[in-house]
Order: sequence, then C-alpha cells, then structure tokens
Amino acid sequence: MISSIPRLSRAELPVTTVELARWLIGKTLVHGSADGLTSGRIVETEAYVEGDASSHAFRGPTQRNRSMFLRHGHAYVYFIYGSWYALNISAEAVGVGAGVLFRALEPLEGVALMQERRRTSSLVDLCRGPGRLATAMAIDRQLDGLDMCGDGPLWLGGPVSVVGPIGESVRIGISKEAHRVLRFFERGSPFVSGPKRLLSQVTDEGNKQPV
DNA sequence: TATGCGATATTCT
DNA sequence: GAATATCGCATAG
Repeated sequence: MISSIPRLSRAELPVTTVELARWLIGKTLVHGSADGLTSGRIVETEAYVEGDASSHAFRGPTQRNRSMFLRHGHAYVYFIYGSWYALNISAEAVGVGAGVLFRALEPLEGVALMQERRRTSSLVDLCRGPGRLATAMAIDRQLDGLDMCGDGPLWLGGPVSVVGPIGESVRIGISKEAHRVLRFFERGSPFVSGPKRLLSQVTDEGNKQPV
C-alpha cells in the first residue's frame, strides 16, 4: 500500500521546539512497515524545550537520549514504564537537546492493521496516548535516530483536512516544570488524550472553517 | 465520569 | 535503588 499523502521536507519545519509542536497539529504521521502502511492525523503534541528539567535531554546526551541532539526532523524513540514506546521528533539544531512528543493521532490509513496491533476494535482509543500511538504504528527502537525528513519508512506528511482551533495546556504525567504550557491539541477532536479539564484553553483560532 | 493503583524494564544516580 | 513524557482495570460517586 502506498500513501497518497505528500512528504514534508525539512525546510518546511519551524526550527524552534514550541513552534514545531504547534505547527505539527493537523499534519500527518506515516509509517510504512513490513506488514503494511499506517498513517494518522496529528492531533496532540508536547514540547520538551532546551533547559527543561522534565526533558530527557536536560542532563546532556546519553546513550538513550542522543537522538534528541540530532538536527531537527529525526526520530527519538524511548521505552517507558516497562511496556511502551513513545515517539518524539528532534526539534532544534545539531547539538541542542530538544524534541516534540507525539501524543495522539486521528487514524487515517491502515486502520484494520492498527486495530490488530492494539487488539481493540475501537477507533478513538487506537492512537489516543503516546504508548498506544507507538503500538498502533509499530514504532520501536529500530526507528530511533531515523531521519523523518528523508526517504525512510517513517515520515511526516502534509495536512489532509482543515485544522481546527488549537488548544494548549500543561503537559501530562510530569513532575518537574509541570506548570509550563507546552502541550498542544486540536480542540474538539475526540482523538485527543488526557483529562477533560485540560481541554478548555484556545490559543489559536487558526484556519477555522465551518465543518 | 473521575480517581486510584499495579504492572513492567530500562535508564540513570 | 529510585524514578518513570503510560495504560488498563477496579472502585467509588
């Protein structure tokens, strides 16, 4: 299966972490794996900026986090809570440790395959949360360090529909610098994770259009 | 609907 | 040895 979604080039990505996190909402994530192609529309992200104590990159490069220090547009995949993978994209210049965590997708292509991998028939819970997203898209450490702006199997695609207003909130599941407003999501999307009390703020009316 | 908690293994201290 | 950028189930309201 070949995706009809066009690849985004590195030149199109904003080069600051926060701008990238906001800009990614409404774009797409595509993975062509051995057992099939899956894709989804990005509806929720979090920014992990330079100097942020909650970022894995805070204490400098290590074996695990080194992909965060690559030029913007590279995948950082890590294993967490003994069970899950999570996908980030490096966000700044070489040597700067920063990234954007992909938290939720609206499933587009390869829905049946994602349902099989997640062992659920639900559509809204398929990619709702970073661990679920990685499971549904078959993302693991093999993809760590991959250039998502090259011609590899994991890449960013352009928007497939109009982006709704973008909301913002504090990030989920962290204890350090927990007050910082660095989470972005498409307001009103049923595919966004997290508690409902975090869904109220709007920062950008964006390209709002009648539905 | 909302909150609480155990499972799980890798990473860093 | 402690902490963890989570999930899914259990229980209470």
